[in-house]
Amino acid sequence: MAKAKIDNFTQKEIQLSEIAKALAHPARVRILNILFENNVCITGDIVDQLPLSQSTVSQHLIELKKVGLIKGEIEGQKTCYCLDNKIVESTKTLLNNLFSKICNC
Amino acid sequence: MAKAKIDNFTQKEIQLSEIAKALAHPARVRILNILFENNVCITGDIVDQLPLSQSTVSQHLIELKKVGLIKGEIEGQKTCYCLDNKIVESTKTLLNNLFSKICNC
DNA sequence: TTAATTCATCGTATATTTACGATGTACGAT
DNA sequence: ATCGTACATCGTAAATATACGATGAATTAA
Repeated sequence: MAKAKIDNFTQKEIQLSEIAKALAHPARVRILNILFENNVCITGDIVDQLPLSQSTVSQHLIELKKVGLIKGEIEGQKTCYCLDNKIVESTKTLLNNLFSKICNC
Repeated sequence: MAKAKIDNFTQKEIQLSEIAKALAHPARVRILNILFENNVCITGDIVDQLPLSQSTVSQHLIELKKVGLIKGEIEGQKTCYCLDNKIVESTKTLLNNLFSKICNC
């Protein structure tokens, strides 16, 4: 069984692990960075900045969308991606909750 | 090919994605939380607080150790785990570098 | 010395992830 | 209506991750 025994974990643990999983690939880290810097990007521009095929990048975009970190909007034949600031903020909070516990150093 | 084409990404992208991967499972999130709260724990105590078998928990501990977030020290027949504050700090920095870019909201 | 404890590691089954080419779908241009 | 562009989705192969029981190694207890 490769599936985590999700039932036995708290919602917060699952939530954080899912966000982390979304960040757990350098391509997705780069995509987020691109969006942080550009605010909005069409798929093609993102593909151009990654060493991966169009279909693979598309998959990564979908994974980021699945956890809510980004959202895509179809505009004609293109798709515009941007960060979802609300989720980005709550992600920051989740991460801070975990890592701020050690501020005694 | 399931392996990321690691050569084509920057060291920072890879580093962040590896840390994120370490957080990408609720069991490992819980382990970190346990260590944040207890400072030091032997394996058995950690196993008791997780809904997984001893061998599986051991695997998760090793993964956390691999990225440096925790370190283990053998004491007699037990192993004491604790956070590695240096890596925890640099992780916080990495995450802040990514997420602080959006402070305009 | 023998037995029990503690924990890592091995072997293995299954699920998931990653990647790409090919195909499908929708829009815009001609 | 036809063609090109942009992008998602499908099919598929191979690598990784997850999980557990069984086993091994080291330490402590009897």
